[in-house]
Amino acid sequence: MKRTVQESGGKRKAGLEELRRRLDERGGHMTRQRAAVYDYLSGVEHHPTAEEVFLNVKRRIPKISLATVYKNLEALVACEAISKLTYGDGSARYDIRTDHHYHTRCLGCGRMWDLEAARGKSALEQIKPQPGFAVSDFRLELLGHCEDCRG
Amino acid sequence: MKRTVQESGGKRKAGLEELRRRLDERGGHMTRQRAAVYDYLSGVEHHPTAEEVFLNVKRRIPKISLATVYKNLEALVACEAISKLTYGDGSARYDIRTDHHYHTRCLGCGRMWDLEAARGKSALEQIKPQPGFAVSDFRLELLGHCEDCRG
DNA sequence: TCCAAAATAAGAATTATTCTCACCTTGCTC
DNA sequence: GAGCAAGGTGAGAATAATTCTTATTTTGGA
Repeated sequence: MKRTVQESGGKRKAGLEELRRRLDERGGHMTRQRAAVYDYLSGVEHHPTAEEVFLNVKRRIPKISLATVYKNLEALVACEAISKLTYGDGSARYDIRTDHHYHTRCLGCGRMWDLEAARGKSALEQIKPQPGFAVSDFRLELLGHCEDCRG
Repeated sequence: MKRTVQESGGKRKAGLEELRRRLDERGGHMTRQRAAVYDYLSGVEHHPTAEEVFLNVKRRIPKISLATVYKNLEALVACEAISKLTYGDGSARYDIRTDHHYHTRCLGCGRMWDLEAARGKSALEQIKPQPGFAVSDFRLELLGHCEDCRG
């Protein structure tokens, strides 16, 4: 499992200590399973589905159940340690980053990547909604085909 | 059931004749059920779920089955007579418009509205993905609170 | 009218996700 | 470090949205 650290700009991923603090705030506990889920997400560069997280964490904790993975992902989202990506077809994906950014999604293989928010923010701010509507957030996805799927 | 016609700009909804032509092209047939599904979508201003379409079409064709509604929605999407909106949480929604446009979604009441593509297109085209990724489409949602939900 | 391809109804099956509940851990407090 | 209450876990059942299956019916052209 490759462990690459993301670089440059924005609030990125927090360490386990920070995670524990956040869990504490909401009366949550740190468990082996929870740490493993968080750790797996910290170590991958794409945005896996719950199933993928389950299969990978299972290698470390063979008896972990899928429901536990789901509940931990939910808990991590609740304490803002990770974020849930619900656009896209099929299943939700989870992202270690909680800073504001957008995604590219390959229509061939379904994989998703990060798109730097900086690249889109000013462009998006030019877009005005109907009168009376107060925009608080943007969701943006670029769809297309990745290098591997273009052949 | 209110039947309002959308106005101004872009390729909007096609009539039943146009629909028949499009179905023909792909070897599809026009059926009473298919026409009813299309007709229902043409007559509403929001973007209903398959369930909503089913319940409403059922009033005209009591014996229609939910699977038929799903298959018809799929067929209509395939011949580009309608489009499927899969962002958002929960179930997919269907939209009579197939021209390229975006949506605003109220976080208070969940309703969705159209956002003119013209307002976003040039802004979005400034956004560049990672090298090697060929963008074929954008999906954009503005999240916030509508006039009614701001009180 | 005849026919092959396509569509339908009904319900079973699948997929992603959440719930249930008996038992086990965590993180205090003493 | 033992005791305890709140929270977490695992296994499987339950649910929700969607798709598949199959026998029967419709459609649109020859």
